Amino acid sequence: MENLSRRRGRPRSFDPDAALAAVQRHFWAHGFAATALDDLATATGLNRPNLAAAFGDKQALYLAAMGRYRASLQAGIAATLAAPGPLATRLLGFYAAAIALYTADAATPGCFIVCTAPADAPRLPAIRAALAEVLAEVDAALLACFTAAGQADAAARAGLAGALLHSLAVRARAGADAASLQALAAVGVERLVA
Amino acid sequence: MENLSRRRGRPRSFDPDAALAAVQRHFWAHGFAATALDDLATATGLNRPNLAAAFGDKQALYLAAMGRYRASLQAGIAATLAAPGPLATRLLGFYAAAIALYTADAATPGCFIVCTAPADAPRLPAIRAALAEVLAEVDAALLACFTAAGQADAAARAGLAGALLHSLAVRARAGADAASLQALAAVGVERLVA
DNA sequence: TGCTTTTCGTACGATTCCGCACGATAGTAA
DNA sequence: TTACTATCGTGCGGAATCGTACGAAAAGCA
Repeated sequence: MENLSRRRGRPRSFDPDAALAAVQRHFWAHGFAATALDDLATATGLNRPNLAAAFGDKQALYLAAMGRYRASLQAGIAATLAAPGPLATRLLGFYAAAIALYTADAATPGCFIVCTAPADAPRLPAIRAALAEVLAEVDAALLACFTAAGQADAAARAGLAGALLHSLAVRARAGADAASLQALAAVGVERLVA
Repeated sequence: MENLSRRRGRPRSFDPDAALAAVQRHFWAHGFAATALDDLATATGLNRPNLAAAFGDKQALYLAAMGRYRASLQAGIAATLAAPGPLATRLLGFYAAAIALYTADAATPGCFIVCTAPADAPRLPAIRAALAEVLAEVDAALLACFTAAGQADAAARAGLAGALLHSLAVRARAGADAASLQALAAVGVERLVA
């Protein structure tokens, strides 16, 4: 907790968050099991023992990248779902932001969590638990959104709104373009708020 | 094409479809990248060179298992969506069958394709193309279902119905029980046919 | 009874991956 | 200046993975 006072010993020669961003990008593109620690070392610019000393083993590295993605997800939720305006507008803004994220970089299509965590979820309980937490988190945010808007069957609508997000993630991963995803989101919102 | 006349040479000592079923189960549980050919060899009971001679390399093995899953998927579609009865009943039967498949074995939760193919889709174009084909196939079956039922906005409803299926697959992978998935499917169908 | 064809199973070499040990380096504290 | 601490980077040994070559086995064909 003494980040201000310079710590003893040799200081870090790299930015931990920048390194974690490179780790996240590589996991996002290649998944968990297909990435070797050597890949992460070259992606971050530092070497393997250093990477292990800073973050831990591969699973800890993945969970840290997942936490980073999760923070940006919460920021996106706060900027769209929690913004003022009518419910349909907020939902459309939320899905538009997600689609932009899913199609921005051709190397990392779709959602980092929805598209990479399920593959290793049965084998690694920590990843499965983190996946379940994120899904519940998004559901809770959507539930709060529908509840605050005074919608009937808020829980059911929130579940379907989350389902639409999951599908956008998978479809983007399969190569769907932003326009078709946007069209799907539009009709989905139209039916969700009816 | 001469399956009836016994082929020359030494006959196979294993059932190819049974071996492929074991391969499918292992890929389903562990994903593509996390499975080694040794794992598939022990799972099928035969050894690596034999496995490679029969099916090819790991990617060919995965695509073959995906084709097998796809065939059962089409059979499930034919048995539920194409069955007689009102639209809501058929949709509920379709989702009930999917949920049963997703939660039957604790070792293989969720959908084999939706939960394992996206992780390696950006890296392996063949897997990505196969994933896109399956998604389009399900969308087409749902579209035909809504169109034949005379529903307005059939394309939009079909897209949302596919989205619900994708979400059920991911949620099951995260550990959701059959009852909660069934509840989500029920409210989803209610809103899809409205 | 040989000859051909296809499959089976063991074995080997090459590559990749991972954990860890070791000394070197760059700071702080006395 | 000297001691201490934490990071950096190279390097090594073991394990795992993959492809393939080679002989043995089991069938059909002449």
